[in-house]
Amino acid sequence: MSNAQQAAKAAQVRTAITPTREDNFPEWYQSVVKAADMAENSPVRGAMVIKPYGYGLWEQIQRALDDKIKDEGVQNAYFPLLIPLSFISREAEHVDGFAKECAVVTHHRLEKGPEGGLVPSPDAQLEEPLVIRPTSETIIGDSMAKWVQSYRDLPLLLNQWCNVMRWEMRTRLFLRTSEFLWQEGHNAFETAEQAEADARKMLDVYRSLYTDFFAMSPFTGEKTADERFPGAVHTYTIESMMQDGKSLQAATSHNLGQNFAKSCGIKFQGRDGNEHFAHTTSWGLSTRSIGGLIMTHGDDDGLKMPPRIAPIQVMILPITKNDDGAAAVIEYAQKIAAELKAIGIRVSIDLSEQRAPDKMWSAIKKGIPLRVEVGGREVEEGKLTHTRRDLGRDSKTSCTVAEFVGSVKSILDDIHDAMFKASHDFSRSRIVECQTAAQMQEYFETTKELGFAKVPVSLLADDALNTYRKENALTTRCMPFEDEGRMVFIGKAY
RNA sequence: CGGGGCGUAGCGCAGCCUGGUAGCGCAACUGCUUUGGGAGCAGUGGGCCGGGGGUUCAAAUCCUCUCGCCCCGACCA
Repeated sequence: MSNAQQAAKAAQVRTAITPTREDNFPEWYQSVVKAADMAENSPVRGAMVIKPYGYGLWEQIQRALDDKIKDEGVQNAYFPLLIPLSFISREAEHVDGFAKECAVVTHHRLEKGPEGGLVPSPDAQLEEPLVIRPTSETIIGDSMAKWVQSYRDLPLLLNQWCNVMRWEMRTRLFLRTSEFLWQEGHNAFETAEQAEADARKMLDVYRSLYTDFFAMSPFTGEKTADERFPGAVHTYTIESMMQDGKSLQAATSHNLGQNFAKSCGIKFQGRDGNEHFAHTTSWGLSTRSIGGLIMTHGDDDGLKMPPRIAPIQVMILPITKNDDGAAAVIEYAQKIAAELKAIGIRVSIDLSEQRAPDKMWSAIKKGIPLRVEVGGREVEEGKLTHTRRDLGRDSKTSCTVAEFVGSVKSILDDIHDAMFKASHDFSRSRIVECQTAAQMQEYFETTKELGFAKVPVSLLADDALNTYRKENALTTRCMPFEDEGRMVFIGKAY
């Protein structure tokens, strides 16, 4: 085949998403979110509407993570959205970190304005402004101070699922929105060692969530001082490499030492009879994780849902014609759905009036892990046809319903394993170890496949390297645990 | 908040330079034929051309202000 013919053939391959990842990764991302019907922009700048399919994914994430959190002995609770301004001011570094992105509530009543419409009533100004929580360390610390009297009250392990608000300059669906959903855990301990161990343990909970449910293979490590959470002693992070080679901070866990205990007054009478400040941790994972999932697993035909958190694991597509067979096909599909549901599979039937190919592409764009097609012939034979999203049409297989019901779980596991392996192999293939600043610079200037440079931590003292980093938006992502703090990843980030 | 780009039908775009009553593709709706990897024919509906103010007999088009979106930075999960 000539080059011209090859080009012509390539042009004929129609991808469901335009542009492709290679053509324009950021726009590809936006298109996938839209095509999969996950979320859209709202009338409120920087805030998003999460549509049912996107929220369904968040519910699966919540379920998986909530189970893991509770397995660690943490209890769920709920603290207020509004935080007194004075609380936020309590921890000095915390103030510096969050002050510039806080939304503030100053009034409690509206009235008719001079030009019609409603305005905040000047007579209804709050004595103390209230801050919409950017995070809840201070208000939870306030409660903890009341609840902790004795070392016997420790550890105190709390989590809340909620929304928070940070007034961001630049927002992107899921990856950064001014309001987002997350869980924030807040634990208090008697000793520094316990808090340190807890911060590390909760990070490992996130790591396992990503590997076991998201089919992602992120890096774990400690943040350098400049990337640390405001007010933390140590910040640990899940860094995941996206398909464009950029890093996404996918969850964090902080050892807050006694900083917040001191500013919030979390103190207790110890075994020695003396008064001590508690040692606290906080740890969070947000709807941003959904953006990471999309940029890790998506392809040019849309999303690929990891089976264990896919809101719909199996989509049944009845292939009906305009004849009397349609009712039988739908009934057959419903019977299969019931059998799958009985063994714990999240299954849905596409009963829309779309034509078969359109239903198929809709399922592909949404990343449904397994598609099942049933038509008239198969009703007769007691069979079905199934296709894996990750492998595409080549994986199309015909079998009996009984065979499928018996093997569907292992097929979903196979999909998970394949997706995990792809994510793992990709991210590891894009780590380049550099021993000098010159090597690192050479790497970033010549690579066509962006990734992380792994350099000795000692190089962070190199002024030239830091200038280069700053000029090129290269940040320290983490000091991976696997190198025991001797090395640091440097790369671009979301 | 800086630099760049863009706002015209649900989505994607043309028209703007050189003012003259709004167009294309897809989607939607109706009918018939179709239906296992993106169907065909025929017909129909849908737009304060992002918003305000100007210039003009006349503005999607020119001027001005504003709002929003996207990208690259700064800031951050």
